Amino acid sequence: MRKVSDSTVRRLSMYYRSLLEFEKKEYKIISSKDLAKIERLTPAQVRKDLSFFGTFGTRGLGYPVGELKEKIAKILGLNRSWNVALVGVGNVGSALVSYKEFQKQGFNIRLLFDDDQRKINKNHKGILVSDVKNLGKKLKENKAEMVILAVPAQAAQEVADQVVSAGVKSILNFAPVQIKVPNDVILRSVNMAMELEHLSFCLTNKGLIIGS
Amino acid sequence: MRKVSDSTVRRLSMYYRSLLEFEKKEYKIISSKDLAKIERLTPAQVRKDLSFFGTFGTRGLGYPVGELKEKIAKILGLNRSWNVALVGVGNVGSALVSYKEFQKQGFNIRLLFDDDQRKINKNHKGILVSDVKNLGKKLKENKAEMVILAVPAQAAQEVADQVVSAGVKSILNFAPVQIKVPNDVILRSVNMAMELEHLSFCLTNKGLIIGS
DNA sequence: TTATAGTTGTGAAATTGTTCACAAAGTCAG
DNA sequence: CTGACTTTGTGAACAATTTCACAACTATAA
Repeated sequence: MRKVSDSTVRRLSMYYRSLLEFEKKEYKIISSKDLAKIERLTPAQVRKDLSFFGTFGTRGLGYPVGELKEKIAKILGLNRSWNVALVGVGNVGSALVSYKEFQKQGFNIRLLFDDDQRKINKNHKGILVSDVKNLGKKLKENKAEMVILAVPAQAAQEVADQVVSAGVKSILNFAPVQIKVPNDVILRSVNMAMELEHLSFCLTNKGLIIGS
Repeated sequence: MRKVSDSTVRRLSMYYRSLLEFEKKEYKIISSKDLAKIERLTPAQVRKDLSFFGTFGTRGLGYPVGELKEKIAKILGLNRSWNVALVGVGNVGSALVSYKEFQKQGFNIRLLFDDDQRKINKNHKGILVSDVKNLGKKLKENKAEMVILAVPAQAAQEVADQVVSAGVKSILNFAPVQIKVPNDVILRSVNMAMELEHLSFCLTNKGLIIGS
């Protein structure tokens, strides 16, 4: 398999979501054109993306909705459940625990950690909050596969280091800071301020972008 | 000005954050090499990004920290404050209202909307929650410049349409759905499930990526 | 003043990602 | 079965982005 670009993976997620919709509407077959229109892409892009992983369609007809959905689920690793831990039960962390979309896709947040004594050993939305001091031990015991970091910026690197030491190979970071992990650990970051900054950049430089 | 890529804008945000740190540590001068190391980029990339907007450095020396920070702030539109409205005071919306990073960068959330009678006309973290029925009117009255959508997927497009009608030109969407807006409206989306899916993709396909 | 070391700014080259264009393969009506 | 039509899968062309490589410039030490 060739190297797959980040953009391709992101688009696969989009296709997956669209296919769920089409399935709900009882569509049986869908063309790359239809799929492209929804996502505002070109049909060629859709076909190219899918062709990285195999041939799923029928020439002259299109792609079978249910089957393609299953295939993409398998590619994305959504045909199973994942054992997820979350560190930092603050505003963001709390919102993520309740985020329905995660459960739906098989991302089960079963472990919560915080350093605030008022939260530790209490239930939070049905899950016991553990002391972050026991992070490494509990991650191993419970075989956590992914960790979501929702801690303040200044704590992020330290917590990440502990997560890495515990052998967890993937981290989703919500702290607005660049953290460092070894090459074999997958790290993705969501920085919400950065997104607003992008808006403010576009508003500020409107017209300049295209103009000479 | 040539077309600036999304990646460049994202990196400018990163540079800005790094520069704040360097300023705090009282660095006066910084080289593209230093900046690159922090962000795990190449020095050439840093210089190229900056050169889109002018020449900020001194050959043989580097970039003046404070001055470069100010210049980037201006480019990103962070040298002013923005009037932001948020629709959907649920888990995610609530977290965003409390998100300190936004205030710091001048993104002031001053208007909240919801459709839940139990929330309407109540204070939420110091801000009155308005009925989403009055969305358009209030956005205009208060000259909102950006709107954050933190509503359920099925409501997102309808709310977005109202926002567009009210003349707001930029939207940050947190609903896990692709929404459509006219070309002159800037839309960015944050899909948290998509990020976890990316992790699960990488874990699932580990080894396959590089292997033939 | 001159030599040395360091760093920017930027065309050119290399790489990566997207779109085009069309053969191959299928559908479907008659 | 045939012919008109549709859509996939993919190599090749094209476009965008990143990296390279080096001239131009600055600081500093002798």
